[in-house]
Amino acid sequence: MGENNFSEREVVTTELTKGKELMLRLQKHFDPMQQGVCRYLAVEILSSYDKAMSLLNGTALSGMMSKSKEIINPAPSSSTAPQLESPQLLADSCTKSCDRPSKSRKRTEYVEARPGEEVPPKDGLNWRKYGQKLILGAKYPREYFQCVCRHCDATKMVQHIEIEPLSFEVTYGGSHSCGPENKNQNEELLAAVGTQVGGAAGKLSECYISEMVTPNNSYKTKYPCDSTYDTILQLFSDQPSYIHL
DNA sequence: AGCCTTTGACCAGCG
DNA sequence: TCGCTGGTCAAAGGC
Repeated sequence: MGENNFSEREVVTTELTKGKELMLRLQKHFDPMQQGVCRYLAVEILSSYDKAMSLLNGTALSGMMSKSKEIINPAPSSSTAPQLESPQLLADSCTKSCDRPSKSRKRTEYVEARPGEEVPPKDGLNWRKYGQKLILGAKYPREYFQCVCRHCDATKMVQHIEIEPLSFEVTYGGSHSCGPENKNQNEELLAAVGTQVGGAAGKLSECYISEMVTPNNSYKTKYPCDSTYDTILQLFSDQPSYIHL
């Protein structure tokens, strides 16, 4: 699997580089007055590409797992970023509120369904649904899951985000005593890379495509970054074990 | 038979 | 103290 991994790694790196170049080209065409959202997303995507390439090149692996939340929910360093009512920001605020020191530490992530699917991507663990509740003001019910291991107190909540139909807020609680976390560190890493690249690129694609819709709602074209992003995610989803750190 | 999902009930926290 | 809300429990039914 070694040589195969190496070639796939090259493909991913090439695709990321290509995507970054496309983003830079795209950024030049933004109208700063009307495309603030796209500008902000472009910055996010470029940052994600940089981090993803650093990960693949092994230059930023140290501490990656502890920083995954920071990557997914970037610090508000970009004061020029528009105040979006986006799920990412919602998740960020929730993460902060859930980060208070407590016995039941919770971790909130923002994930997107894969193209053509309407369910959150698998996270490599086995969960059993134990409840569902319609939360006040929410269009979709919140689902509650427990780890299938009886002695394990790990739980997760999945909330379908109303304003982003393909997005989900996933809150993990408790801890795995059945030991699957170490086993799935590679998958978590891949999920972190895939989430940051795919999430930002997906949102930008949606935003940009909506700008290109003709009056009769037919698409004029498909922006090239879409295919790059699809290629990367396909590599991640088809062979999630291609990276061994 | 065993596991999973669904769903109403129950309970605890909070204002 | 009371009512509201979110989280969990547990029975029932399906696969």
